[in-house]
Amino acid sequence: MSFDFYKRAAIVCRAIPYGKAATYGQIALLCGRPKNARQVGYALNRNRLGDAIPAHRVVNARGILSGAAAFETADMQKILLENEGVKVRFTPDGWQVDLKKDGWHNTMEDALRFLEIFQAQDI
DNA sequence: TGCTTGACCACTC
DNA sequence: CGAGTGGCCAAGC
Repeated sequence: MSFDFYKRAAIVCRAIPYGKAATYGQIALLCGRPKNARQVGYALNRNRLGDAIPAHRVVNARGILSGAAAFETADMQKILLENEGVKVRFTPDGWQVDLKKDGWHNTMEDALRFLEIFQAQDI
């Protein structure tokens, strides 16, 4: 049995529904490593997960857009989210989405389903 | 090997 | 509540 955090993270990120936002910690949890939130950010920053990753749907635990330089322009992430119908508002800390409304709310079944997929693919 | 860094997070006053 | 603090863990030098 092996464990490839990046492959797992790529699968989870691609599963974030259109029009929803997920948090770094949430992705780490679904990957089976609850404490690896920082690594999720690291992976996205270096584009380590491959192509076709909806990185704009990933925000921090408070719903703040990291706005990191992986996007071509500073407000690219905000624009992509708004195009999907997600409301983004300005706060002193930065652009923020309402996780209560537009957050990706997982069930325990979701988590278990991902773990099955990882086990089946030995990643 | 050891030390620094980072698109993070939870807890405590 | 808000700021401060400490924990976390892989990468890269």
